[in-house]
Amino acid sequence: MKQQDRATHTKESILKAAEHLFAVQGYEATSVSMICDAAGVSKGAFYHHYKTKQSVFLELMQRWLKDLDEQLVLLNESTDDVKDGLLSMGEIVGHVLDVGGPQLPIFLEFLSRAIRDPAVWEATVEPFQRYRDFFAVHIQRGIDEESFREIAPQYAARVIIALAVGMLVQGLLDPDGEDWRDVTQEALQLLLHGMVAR
Amino acid sequence: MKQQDRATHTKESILKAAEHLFAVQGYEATSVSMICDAAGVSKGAFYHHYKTKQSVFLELMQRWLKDLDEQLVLLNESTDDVKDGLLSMGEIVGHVLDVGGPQLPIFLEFLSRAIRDPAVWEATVEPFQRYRDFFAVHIQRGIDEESFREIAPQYAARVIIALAVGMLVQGLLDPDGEDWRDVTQEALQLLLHGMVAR
DNA sequence: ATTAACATACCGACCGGTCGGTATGAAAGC
DNA sequence: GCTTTCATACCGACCGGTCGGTATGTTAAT
Repeated sequence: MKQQDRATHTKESILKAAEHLFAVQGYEATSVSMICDAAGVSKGAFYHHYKTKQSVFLELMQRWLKDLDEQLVLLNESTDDVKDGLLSMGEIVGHVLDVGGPQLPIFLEFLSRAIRDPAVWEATVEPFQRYRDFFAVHIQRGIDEESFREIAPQYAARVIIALAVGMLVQGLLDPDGEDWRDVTQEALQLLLHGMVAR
Repeated sequence: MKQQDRATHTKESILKAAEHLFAVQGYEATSVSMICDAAGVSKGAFYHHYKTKQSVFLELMQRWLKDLDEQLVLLNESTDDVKDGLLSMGEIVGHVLDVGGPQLPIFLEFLSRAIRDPAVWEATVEPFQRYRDFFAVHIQRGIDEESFREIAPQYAARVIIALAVGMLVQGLLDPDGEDWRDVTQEALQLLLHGMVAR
């Protein structure tokens, strides 16, 4: 095998193993040795490709956020309708729940490290603000079109973000308790009902 | 000082120190020695009063949940109106944000340990279900009174919980970005608008 | 021959928890 | 009141083991 392919494969193994372990055990409770064992790779290989344990975590997070971004762009392009644009948040939550699956708890890990580690914080909050702006713009457009009541767009955007986060957390605590995609859609419908002009 | 008072004081010091450190550093990143140092207490004293580090965490969590419960009961007794009852969730979020203050990140710690530790999970989910039922009952009452549209009460209750959790998380990530009490109230108003009968 | 890609052996710091012993106040016998 | 007896509260050295990270050697593609 070519050298570069081998290297890529090794890095991928490390990332995969780290993602799984971070999710089921948490960042601090997961040791570098564990990651190496699970990835079938030596410690030398690990530290050859990654500077620190934290850098692996950061790369994992950036991938996760990148996937989120792509979903958002995709859904943004797929519709012009204001209401559908907002409902698309439900699809994103559904996507995260599906793709994340058993690795989903890593989302909590992202959060709890974001409030402690400035580097992680920056990487987390920036996309969050972008999502918020995305929805705020949509809502403002809805108000301009007079299909929405006069509500504060930035507030309403926060509400939608809160809904998504809250659904994710509940889905995390009780994965089989409900079809969280359904509940999220229902929630967005309810919100829309509250936002449309009478 | 009496023996028991001394003991109580020591336990309180440990809990206070542990709460602070768990919040700013996380559970795993906080060592027992750190807690002892911060509490001005020896390791012997620590293990005299608590069986393990985890048992301290559990007691902390139970206190937190107890406070939440009391808030809910208080607000439940203070009004008979269905709509006010739902808006009261905003007050609870506000209360948590106020009282929690700099210790608030421990909420994330509760969550991330709840999905990994069965003992913590049980202690967390049970109150969650109670809160959900609380709101579901309120909503059902609203439907019976015909002040609410025909919506699924258990779904709507999940929505309210999601909203609260999502607001807390956002408040955690960006404490000064917004008056989260305001945003939460606004969110609940929006939701109510979507729920009331036309 | 050079170098990227690994493996192995190893480091000092620190971990949660234990243990033998001491200080202190409460209860009991006188 | 005074002392003996005892349980509780507390101390800090210490344990085996693990941590993130490094230093050095080996293999194999270029």
